[in-house]
Amino acid sequence: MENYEHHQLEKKWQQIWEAQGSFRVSEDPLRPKYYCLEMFPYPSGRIHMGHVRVYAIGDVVARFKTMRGYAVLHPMGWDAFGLPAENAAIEKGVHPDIWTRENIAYMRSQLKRLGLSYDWDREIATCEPDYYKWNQWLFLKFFEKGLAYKKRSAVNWCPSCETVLANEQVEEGRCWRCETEVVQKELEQWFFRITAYAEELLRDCDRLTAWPARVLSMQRHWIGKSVGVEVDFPLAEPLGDLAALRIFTTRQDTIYGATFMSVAPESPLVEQMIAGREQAPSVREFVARVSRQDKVLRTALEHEKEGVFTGAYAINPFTKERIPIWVANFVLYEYGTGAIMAVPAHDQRDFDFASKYKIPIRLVIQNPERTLREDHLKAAYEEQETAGVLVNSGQFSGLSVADAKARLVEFIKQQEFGRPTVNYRLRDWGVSRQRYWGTPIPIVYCETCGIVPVPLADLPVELPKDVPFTGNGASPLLHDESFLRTTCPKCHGPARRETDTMDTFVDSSWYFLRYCSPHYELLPVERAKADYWMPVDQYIGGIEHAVLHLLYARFFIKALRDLGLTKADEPFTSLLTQGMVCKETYRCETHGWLFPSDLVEDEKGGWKCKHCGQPAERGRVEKMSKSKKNIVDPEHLVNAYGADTARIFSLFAAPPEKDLEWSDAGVEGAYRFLGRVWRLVNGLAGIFDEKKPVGPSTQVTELRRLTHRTIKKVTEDVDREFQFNTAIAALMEFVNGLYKFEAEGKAGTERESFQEAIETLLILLSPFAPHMSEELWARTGHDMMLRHVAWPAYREDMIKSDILTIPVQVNGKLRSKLVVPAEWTKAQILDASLADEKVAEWVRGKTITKQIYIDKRLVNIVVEG
RNA sequence: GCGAGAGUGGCGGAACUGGCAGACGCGCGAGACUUAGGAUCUCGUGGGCAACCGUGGGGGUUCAAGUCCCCCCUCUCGCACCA
Repeated sequence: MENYEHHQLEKKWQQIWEAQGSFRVSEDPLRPKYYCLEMFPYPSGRIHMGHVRVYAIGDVVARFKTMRGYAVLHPMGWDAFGLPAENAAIEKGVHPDIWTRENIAYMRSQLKRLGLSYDWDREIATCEPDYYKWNQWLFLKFFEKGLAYKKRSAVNWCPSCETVLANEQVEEGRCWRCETEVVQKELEQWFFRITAYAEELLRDCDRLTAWPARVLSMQRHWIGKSVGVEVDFPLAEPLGDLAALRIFTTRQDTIYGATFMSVAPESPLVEQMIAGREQAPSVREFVARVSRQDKVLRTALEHEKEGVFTGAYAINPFTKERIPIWVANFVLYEYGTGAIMAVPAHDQRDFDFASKYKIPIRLVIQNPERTLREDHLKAAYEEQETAGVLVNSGQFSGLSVADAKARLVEFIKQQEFGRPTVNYRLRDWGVSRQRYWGTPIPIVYCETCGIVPVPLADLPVELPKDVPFTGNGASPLLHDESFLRTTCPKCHGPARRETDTMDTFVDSSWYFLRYCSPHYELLPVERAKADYWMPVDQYIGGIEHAVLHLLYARFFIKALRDLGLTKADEPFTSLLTQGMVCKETYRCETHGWLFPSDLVEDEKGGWKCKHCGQPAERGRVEKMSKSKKNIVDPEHLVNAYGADTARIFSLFAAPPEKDLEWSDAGVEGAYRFLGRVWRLVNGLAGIFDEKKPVGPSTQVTELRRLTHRTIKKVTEDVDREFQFNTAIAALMEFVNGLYKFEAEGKAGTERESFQEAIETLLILLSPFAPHMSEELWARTGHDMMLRHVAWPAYREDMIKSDILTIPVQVNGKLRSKLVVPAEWTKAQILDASLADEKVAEWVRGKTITKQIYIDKRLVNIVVEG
């Protein structure tokens, strides 16, 4: 028998698939559609194990759905703009365009070597003018509708990437990409008004029932809706046009307990309030000191609460008391109105602040036990759920917190003290990037006309290629006169182009729509095609995009729907967030992280550092990364074992949503399994020389039962929950069973059933290990490509067994197993149970109090004494 | 602190609505075939001599609990002064 030459065999089938255009797809009115999409990669240079995993998952789904009769859209493309290309240009002197294209070419060939079933005719790269042209088109439409606007504000600035970052792109105060600490900078920037969709984005989370709860919870939290009121506290002495201090609160029920006000240091109100007062110098000093502090540190919960009195007073509209206005470091300028009423008795932050500055604390909510004493409070009483009752609150005293909240909203409205308000944590999305390798923002600045959008007909605004990359900071676009200088589309006078480019998350916010009609020239998407394919039925990608890409894409689809480009209002019906690929790490005290090749075995079977001989400490199992030196290059894996093994390994080792720990032994196991399939089928190929199965025989045998049970198990595991690991386990059991039956000579005595079994095995295996399946399929005399073979249906009558094995328990403990004919009644089975020797032993001399019988599954005899 | 998720053999992991805990794979042990095998095949493999004990710990519900309820512990992830 020939050996399993994966190299040659995989190459052969990849060529055949390519030559035949096997994976091309078009709209088909006769079949249901299925859009299967994996997040497209950034063309960094080479694929890594994470790519292998996510694309193997997607490929199983796509191939499975195709064989189940769906028209499956399964495209691939490149998220091709971004900073690494620019850094490569600076470091290696290669133009980002060339660097990116070379990477794409190489990675495309790597993906093809994995045997992924993509319709490559639909390939897109976001750095192509015929893609980013539509980014610009969409930007202009957004601009027209007021969804894109420019404003000056404090923004997150990454000093290392030398660009602005959106709020979503800052993680623990650091840049999501390079982990450099982010600083605040005051800049004029373009924003997308994602907040216009805050309510819909939040509400529709409820409709995304096929998304992981974790992702939805993160999105809900990020949007952060809070319902409350804005209340105007009149100033005791009006200051120019400033007559009142407006605050936002969700705790209007505590308003009688407000004993001071706090304003954010950044607020322009501060200057207005202190002008000409003796407090002015100390307030200015405080504001300056706070604004110099690191924002992350300053906004950490543990950070000490500090503030300074402004000298101004406001009037509490309810109590008519004069209460002092402070500036406090913990008040956020960006949230609400940038000012709060402070209720020390019922807010811990205010409590800490009031205690520090000896501001009165007034109790206005009494706990159900009535044990709170205003002069002995050790902490704020913040409880809202229990039956607390209002006290010291005028006409509202005696009400529960919930009742008081509702009544106060009404009263505030009626008295025109303020208005009900909803606030969101979500901020508008800053999309300007001070970088070269991105989509130019299609705006010109004219001395006479101001901000002027580039006319749609003039798109694309092409990124100039011939620019120098000096690495001295600013974007090369700033110095490219031929790009910069233009004429105003309105007045034809001299004008200057916007030099900022768009956040690359704009590119990925709608690429799934472009795949529906990738070559369409009139609009970003061809409406009919988008209506056919959208929404994406199954989206697969990493959890790291839970609030980045996944939120932006949801916003985009809603905005595009409102532009009439699609009827979908959610982009992804079902979402699978696959886990990371991890591997153990090793460290040496002197040399830091160690590659496996830096390790030598010591006398005791442990590891030591090759360079210094010190013991190498086995670190934690961590996500594969270059810096931790625990990466495995998929190319080596594919060279040594083949794509089918790489796929089987990454699908079998863990369920898709969990982290997968790399294991050399696991790869060997996957390879061994494929070897078993190879030898089994090749050894039996002869049984196909004689006539094909004449059709489903009615005979039920152990062999046929195994075949049909396997169909059921694999189908359900793949279709229902994406449990590829257990699906593969079922295939392994199937193969083990076939070896056993073969050894019993059934290939001869039950030839037709064996043919059915082998054919079933190859069909079921084909989404997981397509190359080997296709090869063996051809070797067993089949002409049609597996892809066009219908996925088998199992037959219920084949699964049923005519004998049952019933476990028998005595007092809940397994004592015996009964093998009985399937048609036996409950009474017969119970009689047989009691007659069973082993059971009798446990029952003897005792009284039977109960006999539990679960149909066809279990007997439990309960005894006493 | 708030929110989400997880804890099962030596390891990765199975177990549908409560019903045989540990499928499948790795590892390990024994054997077969071999000049040889790190190839392949077969058998065994939670612990314990046993009664029994075993799904992070402690209670509970039930004929029956990995699964349901209460309390606690640990870990991972996300958000973190949002008024």
